[in-house]
Amino acid sequence: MSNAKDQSFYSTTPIFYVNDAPHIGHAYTEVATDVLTRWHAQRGERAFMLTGSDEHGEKILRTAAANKTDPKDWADKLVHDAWLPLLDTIDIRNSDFIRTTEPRHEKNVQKFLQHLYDNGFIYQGSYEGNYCVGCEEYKTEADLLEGEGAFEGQPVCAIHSKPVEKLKETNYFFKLSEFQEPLLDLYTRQPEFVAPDSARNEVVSFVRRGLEDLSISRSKEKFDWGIDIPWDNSHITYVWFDALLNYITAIGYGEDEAKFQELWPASLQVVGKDILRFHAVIWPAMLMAAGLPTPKQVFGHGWLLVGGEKMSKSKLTGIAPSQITDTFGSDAFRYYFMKAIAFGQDGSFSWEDLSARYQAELANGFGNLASRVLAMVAKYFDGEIPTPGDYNDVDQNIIEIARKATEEAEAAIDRVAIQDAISSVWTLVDALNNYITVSEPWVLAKSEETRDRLATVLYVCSEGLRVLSIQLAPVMPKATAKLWAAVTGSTQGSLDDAPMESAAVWGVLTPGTKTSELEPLFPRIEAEGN
RNA sequence: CGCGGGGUGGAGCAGUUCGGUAGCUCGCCGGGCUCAUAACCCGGAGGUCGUAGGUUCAAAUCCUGCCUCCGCAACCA
Repeated sequence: MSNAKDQSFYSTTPIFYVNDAPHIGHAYTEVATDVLTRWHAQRGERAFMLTGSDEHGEKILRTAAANKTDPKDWADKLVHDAWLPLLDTIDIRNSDFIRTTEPRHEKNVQKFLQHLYDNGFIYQGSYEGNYCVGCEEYKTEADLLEGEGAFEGQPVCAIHSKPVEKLKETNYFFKLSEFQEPLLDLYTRQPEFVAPDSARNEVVSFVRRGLEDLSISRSKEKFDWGIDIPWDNSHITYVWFDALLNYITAIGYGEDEAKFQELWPASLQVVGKDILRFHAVIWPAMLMAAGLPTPKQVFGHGWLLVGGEKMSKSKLTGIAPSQITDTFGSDAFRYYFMKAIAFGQDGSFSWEDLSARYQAELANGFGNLASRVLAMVAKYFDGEIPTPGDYNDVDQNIIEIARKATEEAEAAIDRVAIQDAISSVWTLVDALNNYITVSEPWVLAKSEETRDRLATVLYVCSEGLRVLSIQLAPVMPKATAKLWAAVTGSTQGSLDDAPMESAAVWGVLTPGTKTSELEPLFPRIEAEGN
């Protein structure tokens, strides 16, 4: 994947529903997408990452009302006070942030709807359902319980325990049912469209059971916080239909054809497994109906478990990302969740594990390695990168490990196996620590006769640090930037511009380069961790 | 018979697709080293892979039953 300069890599995250407060689950999705996107950027591809906020819908209208404000003000407040700061907290380098209340979105959602309507994919129909007045929404059969006492024999709402009403409402429907075969065909022809395999299996079996048409409008009689149906302003667009379109309105659908053509179809759309069906079934069907290409891959990741259970607000197990970054920093946050959890599977979070990994892997492993190497270069060579002599087998072994680490990490990224990529890189961290012990530079430093050997050993170590900076830059941008600056003496340009392929090239550092001092990258954290 | 994912040394996980020495990180025990953030390196103890049966020369890995935990149906990536 080295000749990728002219490729573009467009990635998306789900957009935040502004009703919620950020927790580490949201941050997890963002970090994973950001790491993958930065990695592709490091390869030299044109990488574009989109995130944003979902601001329409009845729930937001109600929350705003409960807070005695209007929905737009409420959304503004949450976006600025909660969601944008979250991106900063975890060091996300998104290319754009779309809000579904922006004109560029609303206008082009209408354009999309009109297009589908004109082509016969949307029709007017009536929806009949069980409406719960208490919840102000329709309930499916599964939401209902058998009534008891006075309501014996009647279906009642599981939440309010009161009978539901049969209501009929005129709505617009999207002909989702027509896309069962095309979707199954897509899953077959493009097996990687839904990943990982567990997610794919679930989606395929869901679609095989058959699809029903989807109601995509709501009458304004119920609530009116949404995008008007262009041909009938007594209805607004169903919030999911509106929200999914952010992935194309943000990159110019309907108004900037050149940009749209360059970025669409998306390379990778990362979602939590709970909203996989929207992204792997409804979304591609919408695109097919509009005659647009479908994304290359939709990846459904797992849940973060706390105490063995899914994090939840009601159980108060939601953790704010800043609780972690305040103590450990954004790099450690990013590293921890990417390394400790297999991307695509559920994973446990615990303060003990976070703390242990921080100490062992970041402070003692990587951070201390950087520290000991730079200290020796400073102590034995006045801070100048020494000139290496001939490489022996032990040196060659390190060079080979560095090359292989890059190769394997690159392959892992192509499989969207972030944890494997980091593990591959870590083979070099471990190998270098071992190399130092075996080579005993402090012994070599005691005699002039072994000075050449000392120079070679420290050159190999320094090159190792240079390689690690590049390999780990997508995961830990802050620490690697510091390390890069220290070890290259800022003579090699910015780390952002160092191509990933240069991590597989040996001997880039110029002997005589003046290194600079490096503060501990991951200082030990005393006692308490929470 | 609602759907799906799990049960592997003290903890967290990999391995199960294409059956054949049970691997990793942390922790624990012992040793080495001193350049470094009391960090680094080496060695060791500890599991027979939820359970009952089946297939096989051989099963954590395939098949069947059972037990059990978790998620979706109710805010939430």
